[in-house]
Order: sequence, then C-alpha cells, then structure tokens
Amino acid sequence: MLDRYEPAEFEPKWRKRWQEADLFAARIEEERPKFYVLDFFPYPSGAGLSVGHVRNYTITDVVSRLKRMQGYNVLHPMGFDAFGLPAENAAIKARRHPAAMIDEFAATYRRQMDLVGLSYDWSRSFKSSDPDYYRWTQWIFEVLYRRGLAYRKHADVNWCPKDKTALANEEVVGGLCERCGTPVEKRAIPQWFFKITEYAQRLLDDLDDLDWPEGIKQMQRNWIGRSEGVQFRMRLEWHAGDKTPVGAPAQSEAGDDELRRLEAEVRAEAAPDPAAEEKARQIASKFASASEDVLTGAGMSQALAEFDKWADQFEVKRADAPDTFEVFTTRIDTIFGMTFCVLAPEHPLVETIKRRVDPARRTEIETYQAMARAESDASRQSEDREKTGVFTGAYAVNPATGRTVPAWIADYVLMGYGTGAIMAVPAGDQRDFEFALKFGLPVAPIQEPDDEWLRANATSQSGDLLADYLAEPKNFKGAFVSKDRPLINAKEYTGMAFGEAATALGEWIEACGLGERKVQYRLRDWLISRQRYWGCPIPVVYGQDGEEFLVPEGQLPVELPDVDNYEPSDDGSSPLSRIPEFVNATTPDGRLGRRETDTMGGFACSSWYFLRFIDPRNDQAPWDKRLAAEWMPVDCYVGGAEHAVMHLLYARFWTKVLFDEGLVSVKEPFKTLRNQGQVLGHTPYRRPREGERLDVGEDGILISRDEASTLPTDDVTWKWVRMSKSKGNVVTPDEAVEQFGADALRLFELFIAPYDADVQWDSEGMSGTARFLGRALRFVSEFADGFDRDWRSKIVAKGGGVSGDVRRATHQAILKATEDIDRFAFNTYVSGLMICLNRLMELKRSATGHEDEATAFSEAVECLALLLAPGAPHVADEMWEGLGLEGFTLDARWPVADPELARDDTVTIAVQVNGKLRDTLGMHADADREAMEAAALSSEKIKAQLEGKTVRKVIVVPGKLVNVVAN
RNA sequence: GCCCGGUUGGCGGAAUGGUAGACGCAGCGGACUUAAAAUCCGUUGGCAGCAAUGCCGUGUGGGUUCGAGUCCCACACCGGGCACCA
Repeated sequence: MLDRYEPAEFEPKWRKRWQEADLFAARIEEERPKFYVLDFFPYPSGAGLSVGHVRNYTITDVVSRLKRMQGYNVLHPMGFDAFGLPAENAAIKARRHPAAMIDEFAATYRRQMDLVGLSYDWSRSFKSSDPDYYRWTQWIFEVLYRRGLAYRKHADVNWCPKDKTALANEEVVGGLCERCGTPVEKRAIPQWFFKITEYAQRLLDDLDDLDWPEGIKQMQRNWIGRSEGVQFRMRLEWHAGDKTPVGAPAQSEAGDDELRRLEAEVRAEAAPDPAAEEKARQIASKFASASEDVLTGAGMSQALAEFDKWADQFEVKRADAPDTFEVFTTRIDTIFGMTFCVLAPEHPLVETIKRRVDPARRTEIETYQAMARAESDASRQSEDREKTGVFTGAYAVNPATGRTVPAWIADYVLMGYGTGAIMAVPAGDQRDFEFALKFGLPVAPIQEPDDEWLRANATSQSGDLLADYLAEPKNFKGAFVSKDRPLINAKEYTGMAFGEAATALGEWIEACGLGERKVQYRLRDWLISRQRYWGCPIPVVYGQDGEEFLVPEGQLPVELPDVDNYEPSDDGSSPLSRIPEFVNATTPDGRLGRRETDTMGGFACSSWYFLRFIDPRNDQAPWDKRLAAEWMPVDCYVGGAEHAVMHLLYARFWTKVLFDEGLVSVKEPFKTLRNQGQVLGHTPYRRPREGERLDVGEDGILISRDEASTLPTDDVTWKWVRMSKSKGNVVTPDEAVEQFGADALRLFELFIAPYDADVQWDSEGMSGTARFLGRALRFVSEFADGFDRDWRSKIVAKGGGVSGDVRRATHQAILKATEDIDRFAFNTYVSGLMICLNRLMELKRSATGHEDEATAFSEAVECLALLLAPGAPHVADEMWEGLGLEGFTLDARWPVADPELARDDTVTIAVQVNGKLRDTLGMHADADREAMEAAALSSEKIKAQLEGKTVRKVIVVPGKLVNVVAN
C-alpha cells in the first residue's frame, strides 16, 4: 500500500481489477431494495468530456456507490443520445458519416468515464442510433399513433434557412434558431405531431408529488400554462364603413358596403352571360332603393333572404361563411368594458370579412396580413414593440350589452392560442389599453382604481383623480388590472368583484348557449418531424391517395439507409426523399406506397431510454414489463437545468402514455430530480474591431488564450462562461487526472461548491484534495501493520481517553458522511472526511499506546476507507487492500454510526449577555439548566458585563448556550 | 413585465433561529533541506490596542425575537427561465 497519493501508481490497477471482476454489473437479488440512479442521456460531442460533465457523473457515482454499499440493488447505466442535429451538423462539418463519428465520440466518452472510475454497468449501454434501439422508438411511435396521439397536419412551422430544417417552438429562442442564431422564417409543410396537449392536465397535476427542484416544477407549470376562463361566441354585424358610431345597438342599419359586395359578387359570377348581367343590375338597383328605407333590423335579413332567392336563379350562391367567432377570456367579469375585439391576422373569419367589406378595406386587410406573415418572429417578439393592426370594417356584438364593437385584426393576438380572437377590454388589460391608445379606440372604465394607483398613474395634477379617470381612462398611464375591486357599469353585476362576477357571467353565458367555461393551456402539441437524415425514421407509409399506414410491427425497424450524401436539400426535404429504394414501399394491403421521409426529433429517442436500460437486449419487446415494474421509477435523476422543460416534459408524457397502455407501472418516470450547477471556464474576450459583428447574446469577440496573451491586458476581458468546445475553455478530465489523479478530481468536483451552484473552475484547488488523499493514505498505511481486523470483538463499548475520542471522531464522521450524501451535500461530505482525518491525526499524536487505542484506530482506518469509497474509490480500495481486507470496498457494508458514541461528552457553552457573546464555558454535555445558568452567572467576564445591571431573564439552551438578559 | 435562484473574509465556501467564517485554496511565519520541491507545524474577517480586550461585520433599509446569515416586509444588484398566451 502506498503511503502517499501517487495516483498513476495505483488508480489504473484498481480500474482494471474492477473491470475484471465485472464489479459494476447491476444485480437483482431478492429481498434487497432497488435503487435506480441515472444521468441525463448525453450526446457525445467531439470535444469529449469536460470537468463540467464529470461533476454531474461524480455526483451520481457517489450516490450509486453509497446505495450499493448500503445493500441496494443498484442500476446505474450509461448510454448515448446519438441521433439528432448536433451529431448530424458535426458530421456535415467534418465531412464524415455520423454513425462512424458518433461511435468514435462515444468511445472517447467511455474512455474518459472509465478514467475517473465511474461505476457504470456498461453491459447495458446502447446508442439511440442503434437499430436495436430505434426499432422500439418506432414501436412506441406506433403505440402513440394507435392511441390517436400522433397525427399529421399541414402547418406553419419555424423554418431555419441555415440549418434547412423545421424547428420545434422550443428550439426557437427569441425568434432566432437556437443553434445557429439565424432568424427563423415560417413555412407550411405537413408535419407529424404528438398530442401532448391531451395530457396537459395530468402533466400539471402530477408535478405536485415529485421530488424535483421547485424552480423546475414551476417552469413546467408555466410552460403548460393552464388558465381558466370562458369561451363564448360573438356575432358579426355589418355597418356602413366607419360612420356608424361604436357602441350602436345591434341590428342597426345595413350599409353601402354590403350592397356593393352583393352587386360585385353577382357580376363576377355571371359576367359571361348578358342576361345575367341585366339581372345583376336589377338586383343592384332594387337594393339601392331599398337601402333608403327598409333595410333596418329585420329588414336586412329579409333582404338578404330575398337576394339568396334571386341569386339561386343565376346559380350564384351567397358566400357560405360563418359570421360568428369565438373568443376566450380569463376575465369574463370585464366583458362590459369591451370596446373592440381583435382577430389574429390568420383567423379564418378574416377571409369572410374581406369578402363583405368594401375593396379599399379589403386591400388594407390583405396588406396587413401579408406583413404579419412576412415578419419574422424575431421582430414580432422584439421588446416594447408598438402595437399594429387594422380595422376590418366589421363589427361584432357584445352579448352582454347588445351593442356593437369594431372588429380589428392585429398580430398581438396569436392564432395559436385560445381561439385566435379576443374581446378587448382596454380599461383592464395593458395590451388592449396600448392598442386603444394607439388607434384612438374608446376605453370604458370597469372598476374604480384605488387612490394609490390613481396617483401613480395620473398624467396631470387634479383635485379629483377618480372623476378624471371615470371621464377618460386614457389620460392615465396604463390599464388598471385588478381582481379585487368591485365592478362598475356592469348592469346587475355592478358591485361584484372578479370571483363572484366571473361565476355569475359564466353561468349566464352557458345558460344562453353562447359559450362555456373552459380551461385553456398554453402548451402546444409536440412537433416531431425533422427533415433530416440523422434521426429515427418515422414508421409510416403513404398510399396513393395519401392514406397513412403504420409499418407492421414485424417489419420494424425501418432502417436508416446508408447514404453518401446526408445533407438536407435546399428545398428542405429530407435526404431520405432522394433515395428511391427507401421511399418506394409497399402498403400493408400490398399496393405501391411512398415512405415517410421525415425523421423524429431527438427528444423522441430520449423520452424512453431510461426504460430500455432496464432490459437493453430484449428483442421481443422494448422491455420486460416485470423488470420495468421492478426498477421503475428512476430514484435519482441528475442533469443540467437546461432540459428543465423539453426533455423532462416529453419523457413524462411518454411515460404516461405507456402507463395507459399498460406497459409501465408508474405514472412518472423520475421520482427525484436534481440539477447540478454549471462549471464555468475562464474565457478571454476582446472588444469588436471596426466592421466586426457580435454574435447573438455576446458583447465581445471570443478569442483564444494564446491570442489573449499577445494582447495588452486592457484589451482583454475575462469572463466566466460555461465550458464548451466552441468557447475554447474546456478543461478535460484527462489533464486533471494526469496532473492530480482521478480521486483528487472526483473529490474536488464534490468539494468545490454545493452541487447545484455554478462554479468557476480553478484547477489549483485540486491540490487540496490531492494533499488530503495523500495524508489519508499515509495515516492508514501507518496503521496497516498494527491493524486488527477483529477489532469488532475487542472494542470497548464506550471508552474514555484517546480511544474514546477516536471512536467519537469515527462515528461522527460516519453520521455526517451518511447524512450529507443523502441530502446531496457532497461538499460537506468531503469536508467532513477532512475534519475526521485532521482529528484522527491529532489524536494519533497524543496516543499513549494503550491497547484500546489500537482497536479504536483499527475501527477508524477501516471506516475511513469505507467512508472515502463513494468519493475516492481508488484510494479506498488501495487502503482496503493495504489493511489486508479482501474484495472491494464497493462490496463491503457501509458503516452504521452509533449515535451514542458520536455524542460529545463535553461541549462549549456560549454565554451571551443581551444576545452578545461574552464568554464561552466548557461543560459536560449533560449539564442541566440550573448548572449552566449557575456557571454562566459565576463567570468573571459575565459578572463584569452585568455590573450595574439587573438580570431580568436567563435563557438556557441545554448543550448550547446561556443568554442573560439584563438592563 | 412575470416566475425562479443568488448576494457571507483575498478566493471557493460552512453554519436544524443559538459561539458567523467549518473545510479548503491563496498568503504570511517557522521546521526539515547545502538549496529547491515535497512534507510538517503555526497563523490569517476589519478597525483600535504592546496586550488583556473592545468595537464593527453575512448586498441595503425596516420589522419579529432573549437572540437573525437564517423568519417577515420593502429595495438594490447579479444569474437563469418565460415573455403580446387574452
């Protein structure tokens, strides 16, 4: 056994022995509880691992090793998320085939993981690009399809012109492509979606019971975005241009626009026929004269009915379009304050409106629609953007007041949420308020704001701000948003606050058949199609008429063909579409078909890998249900917070579907989730030179360390940024192990900060953990000769003197290590070991050579090796062997502390006067209150402090402190 | 704007409402050495003082409490997420 930490001399030996003993294979032994420890599924990048990745893997490794030693059946697997854009983009850049490249990268990962002694069961490893794996990804796709949860729709998608691929909403950041920063455009392509929205409520509800960071749960809740409200129907009314005053009663006059439209419609349809031309003129004149007198109220509908009759003779039909639309609101109580309504530019009703309004308006609407479509999400989402929109010429009837409000289109209303149309209540909604202000629309007060708000938002000095507000809310700075103030101008609902009014109005709407109370989610369906080569093929074949057929289960997997050129084509179709042997397929009924050429996005692959680890070589089923019931859920799942929403939500969704299908016994895949903090590297930047453009989100130009050393120090700005190959700031485990050793690296990763805090990497710190390991080895080796492996039978239950102190230090360390790992306090786990060793070394110096001491130290060194084992397994096994013990520490039992032995006999009591520390006293730990008080009051220092004061009260906390309150 | 985190010595950090700064890095002093490295011992929040000791001190301002880094309120700054979601 070495008496110093020379890692190169023994760490490789232990790794080899572990491997030869197949030490890390997961075993299922009856009567042992199970523990499933998992890391996020890594994409093996060409840069290899950084010490940042190793931090993640060390955490799970410590947990895994502890649980194993505590007698659990531990499953601790590792595999690779090989499919997807990062791999494909890297392959394209390197002009290599992604499969070969990924194999190489994964091998590097494996080598580096082995290098730091991670205890993965590699016999279970796989890559998501293995046909044996993605066969089952396709199989699960078919499960979703059969359950109606996979569907294809033609939809606008985010299109990245650089990556030439459609992006999921989650991959667009601020309107820019998440990966390359290119502004995203819109394109309509048929795409596959998973109906995750159907599970929105369950995904929300089941969050409550998960042991996850609150922040992550909150982010998922926000992402799902549940809101309760009312969806109701509004009817359009037609008015004469802008002349009709807003707020006119419904059923008002029909106007010229309507007549002109009818005339034009007939002319257009009947133009080739001179006779029809004549009839059209007759219609026009009839309606022209009618408009003078009869076309009010019921007269209008009568006239339209008559037109329909006439038109039938010419085989001309009135445009068959709805003239109602639905709106969703969470604030139905404010409906009396609706002064206009807004449709999304893409709303289907806009097409109807366009046909019915006068041509000038129609042009305006179309111009606006074109603008809204062309405008990228980037500018649409840019900050404090001015509201835009146009009046359509149409009016809608507010069902609560029976009065008309103008209908506008504006892009601040999104087609993708709710109904794509809103009732606008500018007095109570900031967005509507801004819109009203910009376009001169009226604002009707709905509540009386409180004085504080009035003062803060007034734009002028006035004696009676409330009167001013009620006269013209637009003179104030914004909308008054409140659920607490009673309503005004709200008919019989006046005086009610939000809760009461919303219930009453909801009931009223439902009673009228106008609509219903409804829950709306912000969550959108999961877009799965990628027009890319390097992904899991979607197992669908289309018939001649476009019918969809699932590829029969027996024919799975649909294998990704080997191709030479896997770059996407400029038209955006997958390279697979250029391979006739792939595309040409037979439908299950034996006809000629065309294979789907899109592949699935990478999140599909990572939504079930944790299940495959349970039974990775099964070729009859994705996994054995009994084994899944045995191992699931994952007990401890650790990874970066950047996957807070997407991966975790999708994996939860699939698990629920698989639960519904009876394939898994749990509704949630990950019982406990922890996010480790990022490891940041010191990274040099310089100011941009003339003509240089900054990358998205950067405020300097990234430079290399070499370049930084050539520049004047004033020109270089050092920043702490996440380690990545692209930033050139990666510290690899290889160099860390080379310089300090695997165990020093592991302990340092744990010690440097709480596991969830970001850390600024400084390799110098590793010298501390390396020194500690050296001291520990030396300490143990000095006891190796005198080590008594039968210490258990000789040990004195509760000795005094040095041996008692040794046992106390040992059992305190056991207690602390066990608790700390359990509560994820790895930094104090390591410091606890240091404290223990420091104490033992001190005690060794004061040892008297008594026989009890040898026994106590034997216990101490054996425990020290065991306590070190999860964090520093090489050193632990080296000690274990050095003490003449057999096997590996991983197979030994984790020590159990005796709290009685760990307890201190004497404690230091703090003595305070009025809460300020004035003295400390050493006392027996069992000293009672009276003894403590007496001791405190007899202290010279305390007496001095109490000079001239009267003791009012003495607070005694046994074993801790005495506080004398005096004045 | 909204939702989460965070702010403690020169640095990383520790501290179930009970002695703030454990443990480590860096620094300083010393031992060993011809010397250096390695190792070991000691020391290290600030101010005043020869010292004993005193005062100050956990982003800021209030509050609760015998007692607050810890709990409550308000604010500032930093980081992350969402962002016209009706």
